[in-house]
Amino acid sequence: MNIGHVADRSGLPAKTIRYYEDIKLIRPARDANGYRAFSEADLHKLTFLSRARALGFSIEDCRALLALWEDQSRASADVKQIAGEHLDEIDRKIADLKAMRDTLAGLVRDCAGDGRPDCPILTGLSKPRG
Amino acid sequence: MNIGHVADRSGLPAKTIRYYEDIKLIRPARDANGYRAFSEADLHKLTFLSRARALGFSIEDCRALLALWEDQSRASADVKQIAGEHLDEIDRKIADLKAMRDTLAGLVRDCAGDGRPDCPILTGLSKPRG
DNA sequence: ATGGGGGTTCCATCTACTGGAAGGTCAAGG
DNA sequence: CCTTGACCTTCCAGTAGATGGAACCCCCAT
Repeated sequence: MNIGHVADRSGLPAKTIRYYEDIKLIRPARDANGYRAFSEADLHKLTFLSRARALGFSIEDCRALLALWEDQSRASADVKQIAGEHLDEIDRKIADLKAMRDTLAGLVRDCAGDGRPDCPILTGLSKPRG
Repeated sequence: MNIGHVADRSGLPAKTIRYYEDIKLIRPARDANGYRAFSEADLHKLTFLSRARALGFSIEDCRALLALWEDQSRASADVKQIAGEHLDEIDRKIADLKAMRDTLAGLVRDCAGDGRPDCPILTGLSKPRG
């Protein structure tokens, strides 16, 4: 399989796939003409990367997960731990964003949004330690 | 005021303040010895930047908001529009993270998390278009 | 042979900082 | 007067995770 094909099938742009090879997440073989020759296993990994990245796992998380994936003797507990930590992190991010959202929504709500220059958004944002 | 002082008062690291000068968000005066001399207005702007960044506004959003702030004749509607767009973006991010969270939570829940190698997290992530 | 749609490499750019080296300035203490 | 240490300065490099573009190669159909 050439890069365009695995790009379509994995959902990752070709550029990104080359980048993933560059940082050694994948090591596709090469044809005689220099083209990358992707195996089914490569495609699986790329699909995995596409989904894991979409779920917010960092590249280094993905590297660890791929290593576990390739390790026949790994324990599912190891995988569950990484995923669990990431889940906690997502929960923290959601909580942070919600707090952000509420603060901002309050400012927007209080702003007249008309032609006058007074704006609680700007004054609210410049208050120290609000 | 020297940079350390405004750093303490605005909550931004000195490094970040120098960076903000570099990208022309602020233009502090200079003392004879070359030290940056911050005015109260500079401090207000930095405090604004600190809070706006914490609320997830991009640097370019901040630049636009600062320009509006300095513009005596701006309409609050202009400010409200920027803030409103950002609010929508935050809502989208929260929704994305929640979807992520639910998918990941499902995988984590289904994983035995013991010494056996079977792990629904890994198999789940490698399924195409799941 | 030529045109188009692949593929290849390498280098630059993006966001928003952060770290570190090398050195100038200033106030206090001996 | 000298040193110490906290502060300040500039500049250069690096981070994550790609992405854009230039310049070039390869292969197939017309």
